[in-house]
Amino acid sequence: MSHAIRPETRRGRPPAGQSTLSRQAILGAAMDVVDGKGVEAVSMRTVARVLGVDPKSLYNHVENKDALLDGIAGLILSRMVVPDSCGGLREDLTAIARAFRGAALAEHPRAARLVLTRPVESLITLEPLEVALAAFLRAGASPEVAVHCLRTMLAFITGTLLREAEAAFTLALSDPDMATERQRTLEAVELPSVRAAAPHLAKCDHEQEFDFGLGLLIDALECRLG
Amino acid sequence: MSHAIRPETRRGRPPAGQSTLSRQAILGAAMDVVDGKGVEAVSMRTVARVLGVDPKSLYNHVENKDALLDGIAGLILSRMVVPDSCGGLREDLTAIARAFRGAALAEHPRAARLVLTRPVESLITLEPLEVALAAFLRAGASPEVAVHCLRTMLAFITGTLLREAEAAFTLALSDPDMATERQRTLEAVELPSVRAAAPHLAKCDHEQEFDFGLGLLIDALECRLG
DNA sequence: ACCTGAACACCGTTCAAGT
DNA sequence: ACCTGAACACCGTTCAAGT
Repeated sequence: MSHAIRPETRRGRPPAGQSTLSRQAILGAAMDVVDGKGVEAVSMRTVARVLGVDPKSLYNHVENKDALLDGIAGLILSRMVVPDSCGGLREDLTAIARAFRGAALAEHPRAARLVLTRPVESLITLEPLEVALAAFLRAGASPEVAVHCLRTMLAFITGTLLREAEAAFTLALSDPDMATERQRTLEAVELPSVRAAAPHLAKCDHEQEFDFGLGLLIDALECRLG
Repeated sequence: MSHAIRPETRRGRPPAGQSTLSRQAILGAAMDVVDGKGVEAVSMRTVARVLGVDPKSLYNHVENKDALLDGIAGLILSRMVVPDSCGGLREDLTAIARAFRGAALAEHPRAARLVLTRPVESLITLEPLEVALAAFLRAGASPEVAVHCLRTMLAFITGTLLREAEAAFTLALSDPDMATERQRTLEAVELPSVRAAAPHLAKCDHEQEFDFGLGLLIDALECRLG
């Protein structure tokens, strides 16, 4: 994951076979920046600095900054390991959902926003979709309904992971002290249901929420399809 | 929605009562920029230009750019009209979901990304949450389960609207010509389920997807609670 | 084919000096 | 209390000139 720093700047075409610069190297360096300092720290200049290269050189391999960001998102998704189908709708969907969560969040937590928030180069990610669609079809869905089911699942997962990445609306706070303070605030409010739910609103076990929602959704799908 | 342009720059404290600058005016101007040119066009400088003011003056009323962006998101959410509860779980949840969709997407489409993607100043948005929580409690949920249900709903809505705002992964393309081209591509792929579903994957009726997912989710909730 | 110097038109933000 | 000039440390990107 570390990338060599060039000892000195040099002008003109690099000696044959020595060009360290490539789209792949650039994406790797960009991933390093994301993992180390977050997405906001990614700039053509910081990425070039990691590689020991002039920022403008990047434009020989990457269209622009937006394409670079898309490239990172694509790279992460392409590393998603799709588990083999094992027959049951519930098992298959759970496995895919967890695989997606692993790729988008566990491996590169600081890149989650990027993966979830950018329309990614599509063909990279077809295999996971295939497995999910196959599961729906096998459960008796028409192709049209299977796509609806897929999109519902995907929306839920996206929203949940975005919350987990602290990039979406929540009342919950991850810091325990602030969470209890938040609870006090919510208990002092005039809205009765909010007040009753205050302890649960103030904190959030992401793992548990993920499982709850997923279970609920799969129940509904099984019910509608079978 | 239009904001006066100051005829000339002027230094020092403004004549009493004439200060046009205020947090509210700044947020209004920022909303104009978002609506007119998109979120990416928002900068301290562009917002100041709309107001005919020096960019640095904004810092007297707004902590920094991030706070400004959060302010916009909060403003939009605060304008969400919460429908009165009318008893049924299905009706109430549908109404709230549609209200959220209206506020986050219909009113200011170019700001959707902002609303969906930023942890918003919380107390603004408590009323809608109250209505939803009340519905879950009335349907027999414990406070803990009610919060789980709420979060599942919210995640689904967030993910769906993000897709609709073209800020999340889809295979579908809104341009009809590109959509049919995409369909051809998907039909040429080696994955059988993807191929079977190609026509439906290539396009997306957002309204319909929203209703499908919402219906599915509410089915599951009714089933689990009742 | 690939790199860089010079250059352009932008950013957010601080702080001291003005009224 | 509120505004701005001067200033700083950043951005993304183009293009022509180099090898």
